[in-house]
Amino acid sequence: MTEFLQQLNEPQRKAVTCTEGPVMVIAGAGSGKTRVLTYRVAWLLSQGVEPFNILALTFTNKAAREMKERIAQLVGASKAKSLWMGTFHSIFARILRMEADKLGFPQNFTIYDTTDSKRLLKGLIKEQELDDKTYAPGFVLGRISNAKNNLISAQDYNEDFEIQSQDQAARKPKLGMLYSLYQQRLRRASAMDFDDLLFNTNVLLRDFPESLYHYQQKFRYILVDEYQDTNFSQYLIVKKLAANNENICVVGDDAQSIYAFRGANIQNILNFKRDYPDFQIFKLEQNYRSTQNIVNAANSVIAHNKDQIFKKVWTDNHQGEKIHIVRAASEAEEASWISERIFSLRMNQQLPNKDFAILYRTNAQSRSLEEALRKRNIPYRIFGGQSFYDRKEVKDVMAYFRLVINPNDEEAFRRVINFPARGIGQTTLAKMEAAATNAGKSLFEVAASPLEYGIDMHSGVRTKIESFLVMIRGFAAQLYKLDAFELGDKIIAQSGIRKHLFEDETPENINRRENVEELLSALKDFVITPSEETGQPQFRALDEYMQDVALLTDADKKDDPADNDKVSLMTIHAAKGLEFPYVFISGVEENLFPSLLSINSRQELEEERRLFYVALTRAMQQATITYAESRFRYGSFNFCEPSRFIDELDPNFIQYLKGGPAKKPQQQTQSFSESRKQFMKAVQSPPAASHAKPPSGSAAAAADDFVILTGAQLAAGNRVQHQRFGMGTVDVVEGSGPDAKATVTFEGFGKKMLLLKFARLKKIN
DNA sequence: AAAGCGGTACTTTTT
DNA sequence: GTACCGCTTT
Repeated sequence: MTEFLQQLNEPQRKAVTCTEGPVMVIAGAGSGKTRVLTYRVAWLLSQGVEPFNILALTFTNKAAREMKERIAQLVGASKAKSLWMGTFHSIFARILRMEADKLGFPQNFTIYDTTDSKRLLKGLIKEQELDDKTYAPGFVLGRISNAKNNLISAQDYNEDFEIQSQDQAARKPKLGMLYSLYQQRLRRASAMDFDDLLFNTNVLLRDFPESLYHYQQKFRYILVDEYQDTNFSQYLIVKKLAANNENICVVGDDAQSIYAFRGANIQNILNFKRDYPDFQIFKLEQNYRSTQNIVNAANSVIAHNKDQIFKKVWTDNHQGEKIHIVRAASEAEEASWISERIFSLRMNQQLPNKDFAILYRTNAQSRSLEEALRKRNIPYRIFGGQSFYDRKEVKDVMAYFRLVINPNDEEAFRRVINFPARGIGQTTLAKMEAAATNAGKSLFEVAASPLEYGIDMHSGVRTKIESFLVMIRGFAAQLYKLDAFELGDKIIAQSGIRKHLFEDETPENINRRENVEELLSALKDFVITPSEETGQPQFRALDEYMQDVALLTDADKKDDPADNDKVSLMTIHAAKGLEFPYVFISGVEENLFPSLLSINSRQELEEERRLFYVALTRAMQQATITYAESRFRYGSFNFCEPSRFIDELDPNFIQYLKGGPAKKPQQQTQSFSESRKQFMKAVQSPPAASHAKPPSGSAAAAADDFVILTGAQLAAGNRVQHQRFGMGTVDVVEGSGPDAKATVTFEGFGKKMLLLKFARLKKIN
């Protein structure tokens, strides 16, 4: 039973068997972290700890599922199934459903996803007649999210002098009011957003000592994976739950912290040391995953970060090949080079497709890669991107489900009241919303008795609303009479969605139909899955299915094991925790990776660097870095330069495979970023001619003459010079500010449309 | 009230 | 390139 301990090295074994008291494991990339976590759980079980006394919190659903599977292999499926293992959000959503009445929520509360939250905020901003640029919904939501993650309630927010003066200074004094209104509306809709799941768990543990005591007793052993990615709210939940037994084990790697943008707080590692002064720390520094070249190259990059916990990741593995660096002229060339390379490696070495992964910074980059792979008939699978659950048709169907389960769910109501079109338009909806806000009731209640709430509308409209409500109530009455699949199918039929999707045969519509059918087959799957406890088939209702579907992402859909020999395409964020023999990191260009939005602060830049570190350390055999000198972005063509991260790699571990090192001296990268910064600061005024450092070489001297011009500085007929295209004449200047474009006819290159915020031109007088 | 049009703004990463 | 807004027309 415990012979698996033999497979561990010394620090790993200690991290597994030191079960009592606080433990921190600092686990370098590829150091067997997952193995330690799974073995630790298995070890606890072998020591007689009951599975339902173990709480293991992971960062993604996928990580939880995989860990559960591995534990099941060690200790058997029945034990593994009773473990409390999942993401913070899913575990505490489950607990909040059980305890909902304490917090004044119904047990069937809805979980709003980011789209719902933004829509709600957008409505509020409009209602309050605020400018939706000063108060961009995404920004406001970010602000609220940040507050919640730091356990600042709407009331706290409005009463905090410092926050208020900060908002005043930013000329956004209404943020606090929006926060309050947003919370009111969530409550009216019986809904929680993602951050509320954690916030309200904290409220539960703070205000209900008997609940706190209950869960402290229940969760005798607590494990937290990816500790560096937890935020303050999560930290505090863990701290409270562990307060009694202090059998807490956190595992993390500061070098792989890539979620600070979402409130993750490396500070939590320091908090841990403060909270549990007698903690034990184990450092896993031996990398079993990658070659020496990969480990060393990754170390050389991360060394540029100032914020670090000291550790020395090393490996016994063979040296391997150097990191390959490839320059391509365009993103299309980059993509075809990668797919050619995969094709030949696969052929020459008889490798399966699944040995390859292509990583990128942003989802938008997947398109050209997909095209290139398709062209060569290389099967691939995209992880992430637009989630299945984010598709419009899927959301529409799920909005019906949500409304049936929770009639107060306002975002769902809004979505489907007139979909498929049934003659209830904006005017009517606006009347109902005004009345609902006045009366403090949900839309559904107001719609049910319009006269009572003083809404005047035509009798025809009233009849339509009435029959919509009758339909929804009818579905609701069958929630526990029909199983999830039967009811789902009935809803799709009776709501008119199915008819709507069969109205025409456009490819999009066919695709939508397939997606809806896929949702139905997921429901079918759900109802035929036997009970975990008894193994017997059981009745499963739609609300049970919907419970945590809001917390699922595409990555959580189980894949078909018979059909998974595919090249993986995903963002680096999505690749965290995974490994592949051959990894291609594409689009390693300045302003893309690191992202343009991050280059102004050291903290953000360091996060990008950690991201690059994560990307490199996914590779077992070989990592290849590619960049393109030009790329389509925002629908227009622009030029790119290799990322600073390439320069930061120790030259001993890299090799230029195609194209050779960048021709331009590094100096120029800097002057470009400088001028860009200048540009961002003052869009209207041209950058000062003398801001750049004195050029060191003649190439740089020439390059410095090319500057970013504003639309106002150019007019039709002007002669300009471009570094690559040479001399040309401006045909027309369109747009203004950051969108200004110029069409220029170059001698020898023809007509080019240039986005002025990217193009560097020299104006010839 | 619905559908069709043109203009605009937005594009980082995820539970 | 695309999603979404607000306008216009039917």
